[in-house]
Amino acid sequence: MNDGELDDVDRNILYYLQQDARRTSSSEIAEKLGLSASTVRTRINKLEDSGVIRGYHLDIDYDLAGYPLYTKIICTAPVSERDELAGAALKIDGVTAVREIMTGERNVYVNTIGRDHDDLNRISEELDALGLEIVDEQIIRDEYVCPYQGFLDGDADAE
Amino acid sequence: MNDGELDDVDRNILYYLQQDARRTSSSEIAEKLGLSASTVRTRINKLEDSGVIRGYHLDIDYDLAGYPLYTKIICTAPVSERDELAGAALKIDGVTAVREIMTGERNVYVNTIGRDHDDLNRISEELDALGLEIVDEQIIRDEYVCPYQGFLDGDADAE
DNA sequence: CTTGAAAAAGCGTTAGC
DNA sequence: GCTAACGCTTTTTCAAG
Repeated sequence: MNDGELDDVDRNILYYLQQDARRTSSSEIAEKLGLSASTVRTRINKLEDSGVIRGYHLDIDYDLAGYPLYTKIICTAPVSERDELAGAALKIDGVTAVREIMTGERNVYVNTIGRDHDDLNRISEELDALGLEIVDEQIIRDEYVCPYQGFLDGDADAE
Repeated sequence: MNDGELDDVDRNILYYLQQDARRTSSSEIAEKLGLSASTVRTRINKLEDSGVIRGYHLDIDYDLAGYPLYTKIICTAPVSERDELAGAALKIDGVTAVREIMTGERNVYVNTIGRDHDDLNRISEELDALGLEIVDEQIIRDEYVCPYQGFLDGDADAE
């Protein structure tokens, strides 16, 4: 699909988009990198087409949004069914992310949001009904998602 | 800051922005909800100001981007230092997310990306140096981040 | 919350270095 | 691969109802 290698310009573009993917325009990035807007636009399109950029999403404060209960449910799935079960879990209302772990008993992590304990109980039941054995359930106190990745540091071509 | 309650219009806006936060314009959402573009823009501004929308971020395929090693490092921190240590961990190159758990021994989860094992080793060492005791380290096989949350289902005002 | 205008900024394409 | 310029489309901002 592409040569698979990102150069400094690509990394810088990812860096700036990571900061504010909605309001940062191509021309704005171009100005900061000392390139033309066309170039940046072409690069972004390539990053999207090649699949490096999978999408642009919201970072929501679920607490303020009315879903104050944020948990991580740790499950066990047979390796043979792990992929399938993980996919099914993602479709449950209130599930925000699913991660599959390579090895071990705790091999599926499910992140959830809820308005109250009824929501959480329902999610637990649905996971159980799917065949995911719940090993542990933890209430998340706080979550920091990094809008900045060091590897994508932005000063290669930058002034 | 606000009354804290989101109505159906707000939830619909969040839903549509969640799909494609960069390319979905206010007018596009307005059309789908049968409202004017101005109204939608005002709502979005309010959601940003009130903090419900914390930001707009990229969903990057780190594998394609050249960082094929994706891990979850589970740590223990004394409750009194947990906040501080979690904040410090977020600044390490390669750390993409940090989650604080309310209770238990495994109370800080650190997600990381890396090009090779040297990156991972360095991150582990830096976490250790901070004072975070590493309890477990797991290689993530696959991650699904949900671009759609059931609670934010979009058909209240929609046609 | 809506409308409607002007102003501004975006994008894709083209041609050329 | 980058730049620059064209034209087109879209968004934004502002006023007013």
